[in-house]
Amino acid sequence: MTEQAIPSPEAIKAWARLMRVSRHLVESAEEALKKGGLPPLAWYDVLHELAEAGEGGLRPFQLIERTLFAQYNISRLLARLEADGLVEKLPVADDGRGQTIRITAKGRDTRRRMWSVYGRSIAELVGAKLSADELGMMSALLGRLRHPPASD
Amino acid sequence: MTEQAIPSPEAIKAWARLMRVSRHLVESAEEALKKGGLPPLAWYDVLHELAEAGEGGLRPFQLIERTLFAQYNISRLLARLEADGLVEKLPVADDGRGQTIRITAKGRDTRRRMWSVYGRSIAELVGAKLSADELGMMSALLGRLRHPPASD
DNA sequence: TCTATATAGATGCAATTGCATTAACCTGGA
DNA sequence: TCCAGGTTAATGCAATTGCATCTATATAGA
Repeated sequence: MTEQAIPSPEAIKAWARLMRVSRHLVESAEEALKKGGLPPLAWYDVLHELAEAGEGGLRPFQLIERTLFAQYNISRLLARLEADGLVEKLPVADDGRGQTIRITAKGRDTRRRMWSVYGRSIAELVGAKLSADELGMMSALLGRLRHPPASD
Repeated sequence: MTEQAIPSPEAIKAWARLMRVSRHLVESAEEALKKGGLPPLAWYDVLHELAEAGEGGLRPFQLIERTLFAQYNISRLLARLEADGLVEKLPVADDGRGQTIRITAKGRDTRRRMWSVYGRSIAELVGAKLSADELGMMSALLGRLRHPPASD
């Protein structure tokens, strides 16, 4: 468990599983959304953050911090969301460079409809496979892999 | 733990962690490779499978099964690998449509150099964070999330 | 005040991905 | 033998991503 240049067989196996399973789960969820005629997961992530932020909205750089998307990615994603009327861009009083992104009613509705599909995927793909205790164990173990062993 | 349309809080948390952590880990590993002037992870996956397959090589559709890449993705990835001289495409005796992909000496060398960086990432990002027992537990839990609760 | 540097966000361009379709070949049954 | 349907792999085109850069504004210090 000390710093090694060569990973242990256990580490390799855990890594490989993590890679495969996470890719598979993402694909499954993405597929379910597509089949429901809904936007991709990335949109959900952003709409979710904005919905939680409420009327105050969020600055793009805050979304970057929260979602792990690259700056240019957020910039373009927001442009698409705005084009679809799911978010609106407001000028910021004390910073002429910036903007505040706020979710619209349509955006909230879209998020809700996405959740009805996405949530079901989570329930089926994960909730139905492990007990609450096992899920807790899993979360705890994954939590130890975060870079800044941060919050949440 | 039964089939639910609405996921439990435990399921949601485990899912969220899995998404965030796996994305973070992939990015870290990808970044390490890039910093080492090496090709992306996807190339490693394919080179690894081909190296394991040995002289007999693999058909593209076998790579698809093993790696979870989409068909068109493999097709183009192999074209790039071939252009770089890392693999070679051989006609198949009893199937005129197909080809066998075989890793070249240069391909093996590239794979080795990638592993020296990738393996270190795995050791640091995962191996150094959890004990062997914890890694085993993690693998076991992840294993239960695979769609066909298949092998390895 | 003026300048240098930092930060927020957008964008041109190349590479990659996704989707749908296509071309080539195989297989089984009439 | 011939044809219908399936399988293997490639590809045209649109959308997205990645990279580097750019514009605009803010901030700190001379």
